[in-house]
Amino acid sequence: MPKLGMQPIRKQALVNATIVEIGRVGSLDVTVSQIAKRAGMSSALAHHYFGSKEDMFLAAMRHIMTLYGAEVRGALAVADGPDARLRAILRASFSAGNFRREAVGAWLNFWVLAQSVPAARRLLGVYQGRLRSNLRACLRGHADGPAIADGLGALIDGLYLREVLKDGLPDGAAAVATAMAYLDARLGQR
Amino acid sequence: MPKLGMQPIRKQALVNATIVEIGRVGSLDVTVSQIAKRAGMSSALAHHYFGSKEDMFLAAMRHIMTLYGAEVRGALAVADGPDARLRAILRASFSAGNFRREAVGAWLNFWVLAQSVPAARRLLGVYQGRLRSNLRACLRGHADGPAIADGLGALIDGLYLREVLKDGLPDGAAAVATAMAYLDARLGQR
DNA sequence: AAGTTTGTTGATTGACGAGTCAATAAACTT
DNA sequence: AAGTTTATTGACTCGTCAATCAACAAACTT
Repeated sequence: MPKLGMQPIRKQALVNATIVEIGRVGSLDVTVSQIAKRAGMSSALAHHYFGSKEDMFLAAMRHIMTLYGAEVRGALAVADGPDARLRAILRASFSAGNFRREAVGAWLNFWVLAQSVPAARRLLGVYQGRLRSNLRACLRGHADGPAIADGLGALIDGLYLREVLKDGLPDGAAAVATAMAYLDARLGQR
Repeated sequence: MPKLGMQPIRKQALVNATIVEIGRVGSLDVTVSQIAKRAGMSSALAHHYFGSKEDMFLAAMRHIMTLYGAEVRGALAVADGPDARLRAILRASFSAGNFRREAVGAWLNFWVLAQSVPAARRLLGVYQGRLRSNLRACLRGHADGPAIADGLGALIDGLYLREVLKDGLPDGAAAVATAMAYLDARLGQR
């Protein structure tokens, strides 16, 4: 009963399942069978569409980054002026979609993956570079622009990291507030 | 030719080897054999002294945290006044001993471990709690003390995180500078 | 109708690795 | 000297899992 054109559907299902399972287990020690099962298919089929487990991880990572990138771009499109743009990036970074448990857990694990898998490292480099240049662009007017941007980037990562271990629901609003406080302090001085 | 009293020596060697191997491989997917080999013994002996691989990880984590704690305490002992104490904590956090590749890589991986292993989570909770209360104590005079402390904690974690992916040598001085800039900005504002 | 492409899975392979065990030996104890 | 504790390892067990394969089926092509 094979419907044709399954490929993209299956792949998408696998990517979602990968993220969910990594978030659930809390590590990359997730079997292909687990992922496939959650995606409603056999492990053999998972291997059929993605060549290897690593490919699945990378596809999942790309997916998370794509969503995040789209959200940032959307927020930037309606923001006027460097200050508003800065705040738009922050709000997008901690939005409900990006700052949810699973996604944050996946980020942390992908960070680890990037230590040993060059393709993952490259991918993370692309993301970091984009965020960095976005932030710098917004802070171009400021003398300490680059330094402020670097600090903000690290702070965002740190807030993600802390989210993972906290128990209780994610609180994006609090994270945004912390980042904003940083920004206000550094922009306000002078 | 068994010398007696090997236990503490072997254990220490295993702890060190664990940290080095995790840093080298960049993940917790390190075999007991690899660790044992680096520590100059058989894997069976490693299992003899530590019951399981997980025990080894936890011992390694405790070791790192102990070193860090000692360094912070040492720096605090000679610091006078809340401001100096704050800066002492920062300097200790990014000192050559704590901010080296292996240690930072181990931190990242233990963070992941803490997601699934309760004992690791507890341990990390203890460390975070101590840092938090240290920072808050230094900032007691300030109205936004707790908020500033939380932001600083997240920033420190974020700087660690970023260190992992950067290529090139660790630059503790730059990290301290970034954290100091945050502090100066938030303390300077009214 | 015959052939090709796409979808799908149960069963199997092959490797790897945590943990155990039996055996050996040196050092202390009585 | 006999017995006990501590150190040490090679060999083995047992489970797990990524990846492959053979086989079947539905849908398009000619």
